[in-house]
Amino acid sequence: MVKQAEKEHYSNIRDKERQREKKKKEMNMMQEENRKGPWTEQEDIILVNFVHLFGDRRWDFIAKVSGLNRTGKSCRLRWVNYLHPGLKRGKMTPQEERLVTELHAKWGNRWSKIARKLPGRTDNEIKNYWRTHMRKKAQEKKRHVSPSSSCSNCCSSSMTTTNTQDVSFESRMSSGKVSFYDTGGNREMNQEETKDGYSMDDIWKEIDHSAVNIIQPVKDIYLEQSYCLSYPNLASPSWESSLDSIWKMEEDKSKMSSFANDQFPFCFQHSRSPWSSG
DNA sequence: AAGAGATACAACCGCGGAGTC
DNA sequence: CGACTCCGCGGTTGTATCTCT
Repeated sequence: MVKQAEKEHYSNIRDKERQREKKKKEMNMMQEENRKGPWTEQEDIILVNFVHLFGDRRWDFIAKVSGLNRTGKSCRLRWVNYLHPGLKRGKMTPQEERLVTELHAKWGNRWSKIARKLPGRTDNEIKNYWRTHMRKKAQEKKRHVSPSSSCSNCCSSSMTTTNTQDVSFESRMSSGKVSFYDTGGNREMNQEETKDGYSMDDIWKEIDHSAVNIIQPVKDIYLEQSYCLSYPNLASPSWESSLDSIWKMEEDKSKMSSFANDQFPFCFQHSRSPWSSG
């Protein structure tokens, strides 16, 4: 009872906040429309330079002083998912795929957490990968589950509960209550997850199970040590060893002026820059 | 060669948590 | 302690590119 009231209280506060934010947004829109959509080469250069100057923390500040006319959020996203040095690009390696499968079974859709175990990969990348990966698997599964299929055999050992789950999954999917790739996962609370008698993860585990069985399971040591070697944490990157002391406005100002003097030296050498040839 | 469908990737949005005032 | 602000996360959407027919 008390909890209910508390809940309502907080949701009221939230609503008010949202309204305020909306208003603020509208005001901003009236003043100057924030840019949206794909980033240009020029914008990238500017952003990288400003991140180099001020670190990858105060995104609102960076967004303002850079004159990019983007939101802090947008700047952060661009940096984290695209401009951050050390980002790997290209196809996931089999090891990475296996790791993602393993970790997803363990943690569910905790993409940023999973990303931390995959150096050079971002949560967004993994999320996208999983999305397409799972879509494929779901389709394959559908094919196998066709009436004539004998799948019930092949998965019998771990399928004890999944028949009903599959049904409810379908219904939830169709009712729009859950996105098709929301597996729920174990996160860190398996027990809680099954409270309502349903775990999306179970279903996908079925799918993953076969794959994991074919390929050797990844050992935790492998996860915890070997995979966390040299790359910075991309999911929540902190610029070098966090430049906390730099956060003083005075210093910012002096940086700003020296930066302005240099007028974009274009010292930016990002090996993975999409616009650098090769 | 052209169109359709599938896939991959980039980016935005809304929400909740955490820090600060 | 409450209000405010910013950041990060997960979900979703839009679009460019690839593949198949």
